[in-house]
Amino acid sequence: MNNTPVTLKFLAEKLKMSVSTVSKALNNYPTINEYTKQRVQEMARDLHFTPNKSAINLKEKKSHIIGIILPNLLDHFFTRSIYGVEQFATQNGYNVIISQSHDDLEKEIQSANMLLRSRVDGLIVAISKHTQDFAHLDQFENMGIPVVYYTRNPSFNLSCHKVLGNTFQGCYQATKFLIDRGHKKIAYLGGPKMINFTHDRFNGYINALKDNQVPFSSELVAYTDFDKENTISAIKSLFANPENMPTALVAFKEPILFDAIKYLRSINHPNFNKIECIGFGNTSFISYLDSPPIASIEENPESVGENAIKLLIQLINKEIDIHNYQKVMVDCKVIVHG
Amino acid sequence: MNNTPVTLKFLAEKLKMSVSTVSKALNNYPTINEYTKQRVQEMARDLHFTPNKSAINLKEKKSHIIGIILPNLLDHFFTRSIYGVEQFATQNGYNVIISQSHDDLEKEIQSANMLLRSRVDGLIVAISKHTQDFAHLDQFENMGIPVVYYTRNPSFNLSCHKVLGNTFQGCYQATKFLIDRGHKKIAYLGGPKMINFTHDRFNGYINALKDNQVPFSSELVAYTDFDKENTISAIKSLFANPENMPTALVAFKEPILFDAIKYLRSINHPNFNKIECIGFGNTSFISYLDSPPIASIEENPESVGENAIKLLIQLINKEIDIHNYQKVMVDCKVIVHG
DNA sequence: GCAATTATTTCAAACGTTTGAAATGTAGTT
DNA sequence: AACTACATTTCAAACGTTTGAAATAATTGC
Repeated sequence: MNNTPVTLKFLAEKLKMSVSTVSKALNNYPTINEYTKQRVQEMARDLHFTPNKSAINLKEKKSHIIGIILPNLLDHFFTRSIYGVEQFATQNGYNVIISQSHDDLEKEIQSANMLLRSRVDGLIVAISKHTQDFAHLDQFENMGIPVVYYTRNPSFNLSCHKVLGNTFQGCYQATKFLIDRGHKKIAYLGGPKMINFTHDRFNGYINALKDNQVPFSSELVAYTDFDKENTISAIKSLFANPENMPTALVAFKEPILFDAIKYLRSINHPNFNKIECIGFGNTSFISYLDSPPIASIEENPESVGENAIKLLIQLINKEIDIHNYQKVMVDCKVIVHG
Repeated sequence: MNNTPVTLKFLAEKLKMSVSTVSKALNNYPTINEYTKQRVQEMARDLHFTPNKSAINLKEKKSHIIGIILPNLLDHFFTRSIYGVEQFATQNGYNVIISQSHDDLEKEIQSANMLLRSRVDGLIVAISKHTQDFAHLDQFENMGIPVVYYTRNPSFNLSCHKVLGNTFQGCYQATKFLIDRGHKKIAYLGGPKMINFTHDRFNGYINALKDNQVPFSSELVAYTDFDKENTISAIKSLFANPENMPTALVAFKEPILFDAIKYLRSINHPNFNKIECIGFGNTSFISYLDSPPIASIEENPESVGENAIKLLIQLINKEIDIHNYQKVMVDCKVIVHG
């Protein structure tokens, strides 16, 4: 129950020296006498002096806070990406405030305003599904605070910094992987067409086919959103033609893939154990499935996060000009299970 | 590209009035003339004035930040609990800084020190597996900053505020649920004995048996940690005696249960589809399993988080004395699937 | 028309740091 | 002894806000 908070002034009084000497001693200024430094540091330790960040922030015009806005924390992609951000942020003396938009534009705007008031030194953001207008995010750049968009980003907007998973390359690799295992009939189960990288993934698939002389068949392509019913009807259409039966499947995202596998299993599809599946995600849960996918497309979220924070810190330090818009792509990797 | 930041002083100069008038106008002081208020607020809006939180914090001796330390964000229990915290914190004007310890004591200490420097107004913490010494957390209370321990907590330490899942009640209900479905041979697969609530859960199990006149058999109890091999050997021991074959299973946590189910399925256990399972967790993933558990013990993490933040805010506001240690229990609920 | 109110605005200090400039102290040189 | 040259410490302003007290302006009553 220290009633008087332990401040520099308090230490100074105890030690009968000036506040600035104490400050400089603690910050290891070369002009301060060694013995003085020792005395100060010892006293600071004994009295559990903890510098007041608000005061420092005010003086330095820096909050040492990085804001992150993302849709939610239930998707392991995002929580894993946070890990990458946190690591590097902490190393560089930044704290991280995470704010979930729950894919709600109104909440995203609130989060943005809150982080603006907190005078974050930089912002990393994965926009909500419904973000069309960027005024709430543009505020930051207008105040000179750099913003890095990651994963989800305004595809039409070129004037922003982006760090993205290389979803084209991931889907290409996955398709190539299946081709190399001898598959000729590879189905593609795509995601919602509104999501900006849906198209990139499809291109990865189709380019892999083309580059390896595997004929493309539009019967083997279907789209779904995250709704189970939709996924099932998409799957039905993929496996509709007995003349053109897929032996492998590339899926937009693992939960969708799991629904697909489950359905195929439930109908006792004749070739079920010949079908090899692969999807974006690499969920830790895979080991609990009875019929796991043969491989996963690992999106390396930690690396996406790390690239985002690295870019952001360069922008904060003005090593890169805030208007010299950067685009970083993080490659995916096919992980074979079992 | 505003070179001069928009501060109260800046507004004051523009409006040719004093800084304090501007401040009071923005804070809607009754002594300020209505017309003046209008002018100030308009100007503030037009120039996108955003109050500097560091300055306010310094003045008010409050950071408006709540710190959370938890083991990791990959466990949905924790991410869901954050949701509960965030909601109520935001409503009360607090930001939340989340820090992961990754179950590493060293990281936990670092996080604690970082949050202390940030002068959080309160701390919510789920301690790491290895936390025995609490010096780094006691610092907060010594500075008058309230700490609420949640979920994971120092069981031997009575002198702290706690919010816990009522894990006894949850396990009791689950066992009761299985008894009500006619089971007489209910196996119990417990978790690591070091974890403080392992014992409570076992007690819930055993009390439910006793209260319903179901005989207890020590053959039907085994323990495992989160290691798959251990789980399998535990399961083997539970199903070892043909004379005493379980028809139902209560498991400490869902991932453990999933391993168990998978194993039983893989060995084609004769009674496999008669065995009814239930575990703590209620993972959204359950729908993807081919042989899902019949029910889950929902721990209501959002509610745990909400209770923690509510208690913390009462402590911050001194509605409850910091030394009047509180213990809040949050009930579990059995959720039947399908 | 002047004091007495009341309404409104401004002053000034404070919150806890940092930091360049100024002041003081201590040797070393001549 | 006087001077220079360092070494070390202190001064004082600043960061952007809040807030009680003091000052000023406007209104009322007589």
